[in-house]
Amino acid sequence: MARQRSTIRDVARRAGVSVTTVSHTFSGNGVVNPATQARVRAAAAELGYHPDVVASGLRRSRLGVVGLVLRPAVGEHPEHVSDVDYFPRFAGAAALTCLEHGYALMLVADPTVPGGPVTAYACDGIVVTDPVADDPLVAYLRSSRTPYTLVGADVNDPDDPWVVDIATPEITDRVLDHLTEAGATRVALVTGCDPIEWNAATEQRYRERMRESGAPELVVHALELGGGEAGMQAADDLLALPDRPDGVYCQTSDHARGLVDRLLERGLRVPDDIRVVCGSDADRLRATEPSITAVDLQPEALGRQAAAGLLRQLEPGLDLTVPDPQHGRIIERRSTARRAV
Amino acid sequence: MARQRSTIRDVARRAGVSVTTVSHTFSGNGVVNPATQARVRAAAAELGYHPDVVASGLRRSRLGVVGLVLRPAVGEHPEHVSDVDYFPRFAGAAALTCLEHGYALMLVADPTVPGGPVTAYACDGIVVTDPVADDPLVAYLRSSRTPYTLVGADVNDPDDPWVVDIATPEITDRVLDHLTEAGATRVALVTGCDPIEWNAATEQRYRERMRESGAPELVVHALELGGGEAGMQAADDLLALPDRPDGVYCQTSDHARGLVDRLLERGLRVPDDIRVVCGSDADRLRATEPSITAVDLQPEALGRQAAAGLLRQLEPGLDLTVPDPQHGRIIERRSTARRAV
DNA sequence: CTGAAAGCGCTTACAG
DNA sequence: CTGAAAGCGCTTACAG
Repeated sequence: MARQRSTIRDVARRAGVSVTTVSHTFSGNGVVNPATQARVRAAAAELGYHPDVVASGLRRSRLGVVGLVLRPAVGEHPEHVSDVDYFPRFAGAAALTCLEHGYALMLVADPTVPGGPVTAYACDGIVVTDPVADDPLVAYLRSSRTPYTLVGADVNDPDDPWVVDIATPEITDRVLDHLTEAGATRVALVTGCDPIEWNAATEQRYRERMRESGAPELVVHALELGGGEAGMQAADDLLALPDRPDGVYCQTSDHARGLVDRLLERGLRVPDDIRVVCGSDADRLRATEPSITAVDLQPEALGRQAAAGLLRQLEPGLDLTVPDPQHGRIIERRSTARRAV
Repeated sequence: MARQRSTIRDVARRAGVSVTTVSHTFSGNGVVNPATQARVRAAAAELGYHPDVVASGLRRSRLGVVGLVLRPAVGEHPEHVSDVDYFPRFAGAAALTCLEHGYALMLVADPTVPGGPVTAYACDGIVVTDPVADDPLVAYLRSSRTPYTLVGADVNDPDDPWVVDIATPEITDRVLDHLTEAGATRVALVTGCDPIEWNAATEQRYRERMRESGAPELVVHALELGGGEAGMQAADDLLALPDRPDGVYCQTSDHARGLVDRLLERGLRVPDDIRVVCGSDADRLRATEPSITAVDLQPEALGRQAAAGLLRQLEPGLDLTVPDPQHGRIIERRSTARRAV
């Protein structure tokens, strides 16, 4: 936009100096006589000049922009991201952290999708949430030496130094304990299919816990993109088990909503017959009946952490303190309420 | 980043063609023999080449990026934006709408702030929420013929064609009716100081309503940046009135929280002595005691509308349907609960 | 302290 | 259908 504007040459001509001097005046590089600077700034003001960050970005290979890639499903199917949920809140908080330090945050499509937009490659650094196993984007970022932070680890590379911890095992423990306290004795897990830490580590910890307590491991996988339908299917799968569960940990809110709806349809009572906890809080869990207990994943805190981690790499001098997230507070609702006396 | 990458020249050399041919192959402009294209793509793949959007953006004056400016306080004091509130949700939803159509959304600082980053000028178009009276940014956008949408009108230019309606008078009516139904007979307004439509139109409608019903007009202005402190001050101001109100419409959540806390401190009961409605829902209104009734401003719906309005200008052919917001649903909480029987 | 000049990687008339 | 060349607006050694 606004490229029909005046340029550094116009300012130079008007101020009677070279473009070098104008450039130095605005960039703070080099040394310029204060009187000359004043002339330059006056000329610029008269012309309504401002530096073109795109041109400067091209020249300096630095744009002042942090990229955010939402993965895995989101990059390819943004229409499936529901509004009031995790991603917008994460993105908004990350963006504000960047703004506070003079950076813009850009939400970009996954650039490794063939034929898609490659705007991401223009960014000074990238935040990825959540990386998939052997993520091609992460491989690219590393090989090109682009600064990055990951929210949740690549499951095949848990030791990456730039991972923001999402505390999946701890959260899983907390959910399972909560279900037990609510009266559940046979707890099933409904997890997703995306190969991300959140899914993999949850299932792993769930299985460990079941084994420890000698309980059966009841795991159903549901496609993230399947939405409520997939949740309904999961409900049918669970009810078809020989030993029906009386508690379910369902990770995504789409699935949880469909699952509960289906359980009710099939004549079961929630929470009396089956208690349900959703792993990611969302608006749709609050409003309908019964409301569904959920984990507050603290997207804002994670977004701030991820942005801060990246800004620290981009500008080592930066003084950045962001609050630690209180991982996985459980918000209790009807779906795990104890029977009234 | 990644500017130590291979360029269009490397690809041209390797494929044995000119850079023009490579450019045409990737941009879809011009006509290139399919066999040649295949050679070019093969060479590009071997080199890991991808077009540089910054260079292309400079040349074509088009970056594929929509800017979002949060105003007025946010641009200058981003640290004052609370996490779980309006802006992140608005921004996240707008961003996803852009992504769905091949654009990136960039959250940028207000470029009219002297000495600040001017990244905003690099965008193909700008969403502004919320413009202030005689907004210099809007003036700039117009004069430079940059596409834009405004969320809430410039109060001195209500007929701008690119405004997303925020339905302030309707919402004000709904809140005042709700307070009356909750038993309030003398309702005060605590509004902000930023010269934005939300403040101005709320106060205007409030005064009209009070005049219609012959009630006194009790208006207190509190600084947006004052936060909870300013809300406490507002409480003191209200209690100092000769005819103490028994209902308060307080627009921002910071103010509302401080206001209620102070009322309790001073020995009043909420809702029994004073009913309170907040004009913008936020996390902090839910958790503490008493929880505070609030207006759900539907930031996600507004964000989608604003982005869609801009994308339609950028690409007139685009098929964009976004849901109309259900402006201003009231979320009832303790602070307006009717006395138990 | 100031300026002339090369070049960042791409696009786009224009000529063939 | 293909290529040589100018130029988008800036930055940065380098020479003065």
